[in-house]
Amino acid sequence: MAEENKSSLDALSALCKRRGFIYHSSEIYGGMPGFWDYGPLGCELKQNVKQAWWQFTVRGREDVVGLDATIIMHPRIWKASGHLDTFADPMTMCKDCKKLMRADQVKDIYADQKKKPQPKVAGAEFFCPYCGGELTEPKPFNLMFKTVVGPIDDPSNVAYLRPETAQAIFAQFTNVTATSRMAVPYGIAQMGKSFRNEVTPRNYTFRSREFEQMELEFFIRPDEAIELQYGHVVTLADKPDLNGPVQDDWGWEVWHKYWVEQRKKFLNAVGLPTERFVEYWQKPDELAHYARACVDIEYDFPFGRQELEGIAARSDFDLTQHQIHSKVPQTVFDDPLKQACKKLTDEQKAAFVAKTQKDWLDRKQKAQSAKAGKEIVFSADEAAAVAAQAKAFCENLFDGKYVPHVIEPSAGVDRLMLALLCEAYEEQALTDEKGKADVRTVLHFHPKVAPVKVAIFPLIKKDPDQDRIAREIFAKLQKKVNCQWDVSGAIGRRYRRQDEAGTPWCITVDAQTVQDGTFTVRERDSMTQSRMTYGEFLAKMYEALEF
RNA sequence: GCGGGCGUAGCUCAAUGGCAGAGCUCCAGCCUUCCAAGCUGGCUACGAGGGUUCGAUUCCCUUCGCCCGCUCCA
Repeated sequence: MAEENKSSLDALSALCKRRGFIYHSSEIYGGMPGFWDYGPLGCELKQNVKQAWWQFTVRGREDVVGLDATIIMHPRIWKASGHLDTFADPMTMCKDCKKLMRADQVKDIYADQKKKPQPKVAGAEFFCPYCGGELTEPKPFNLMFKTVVGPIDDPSNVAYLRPETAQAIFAQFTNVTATSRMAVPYGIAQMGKSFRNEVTPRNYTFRSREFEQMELEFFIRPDEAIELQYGHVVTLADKPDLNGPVQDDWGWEVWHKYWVEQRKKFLNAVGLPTERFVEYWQKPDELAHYARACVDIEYDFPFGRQELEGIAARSDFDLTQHQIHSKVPQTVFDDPLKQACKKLTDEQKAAFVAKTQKDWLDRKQKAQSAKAGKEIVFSADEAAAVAAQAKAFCENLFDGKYVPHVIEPSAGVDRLMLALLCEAYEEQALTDEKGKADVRTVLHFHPKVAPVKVAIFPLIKKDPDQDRIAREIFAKLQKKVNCQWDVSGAIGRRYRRQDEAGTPWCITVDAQTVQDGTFTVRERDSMTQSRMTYGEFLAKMYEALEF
């Protein structure tokens, strides 16, 4: 099974090269590991995937706007986001077993081991947790690509290529809020390149060093604000209708689940059926410290089940970090909230503060306990600090001010493309009327993402009428969708060529077309043919392309 | 970075210390051509460098690259 899967990825990557979907970057110079180029068909596929995402996430909604930020940004952004610290892991390697690991995790790995190896060098404190061997000096390995901005190559001019697009959205949050006529809850979406200096790029295009992301930061009110305004917060226990319009009294849990469902709808719409991916809810001890929940949508790639996209509930962590580091308030003003709070008595407010203080303390202790794997109780000082934070937060809320929380659906364009290619790829065993066996290689792309929508052929290229009429159809369709023209070889060969490109329809102009204008439309998946007029074909095509 | 495997045409594979071949693909043309299978012609390769040798794709050395493995989460 693993062998079969491996060979199917080999066959797929061979097809991708042969037909011009994916090439190795800089191939004539030997290639660059972890970098891939998209050829003529690949770049069309990519455009279509991105366009579908943008339509579904931004243009098709009234509560999401777009952003297109630079790849190089102020380096302090990465300090605030934590990437400068957490992405700069000191790495060490065992001189004996050659295992590579993070130096700061050596003790944890050792603690997790059932068989605890003894250090091979007597008395050594820093040794390989797997075999006891000697470890190399830890060397910092920063996953961010460094560059220099300006004419002087000096440490003060160091900048980084962004490791994710999300931070630009946070960094421009106040500008977008001020200029877009949007109010929380609303989202900012961005597509673009990101860069990570991966230790080991592998699995074809799956883990690349330069890749493209499609990210949405959907900003929501904190649950406490909803509680104050509506007297309740809708949670999943209330079984809200996630397919209908969004509701003002949804809490973060509902928004998070809502976006999980939206992402699944999108994947369905571009050709990944629900049964082909799995939804993995991260367990409390797997969550990043700031995350309240995170769902991975995973796909069974030939090399194993791997993450396609993630939908994280990140609380107010990111905006708060930028507020601290930039000293620019990231709060929004929510007038309905302020008006609602005006009606509260001092006793009601005090009770709300007390309740919030208790909730925060419970939640933080629970989160840390889950991480540590044992019951953690805060000291009196720690508890007092949490209480003070909660009180300040509540007082801001009473003034209608808060830092929005965020739900982050984050997808990889290249990963989705790879999944769509794997999903679409099929080698069909056929038998013709004469009983001869034949293999047809076909990419069953959804028409929305298919790089070429229609191919047009004159049945007999020497026939001037057929050639002329076919060219007229080609010219007309070219103004609407991506088309191909092919007169080379026998008609069956032309069909098979289009099958490998994943073209959903082929139009063949024959002698009858010259008489009555109808032509043969051949369907990629069923290989069936039917005669229709140009108008009938257009209607059929548009129906399949519509979202 | 370390270990293992592999480098001959776009792909799959030959052969050889003395002119590097085939099949498929691709391109041009022929054939009144609706599912790759006819005919003619064409393009394209010994990863790179050095050594031994009259002569190296072949033998030796070095180097480069690719694939797989080392808890990187788009």
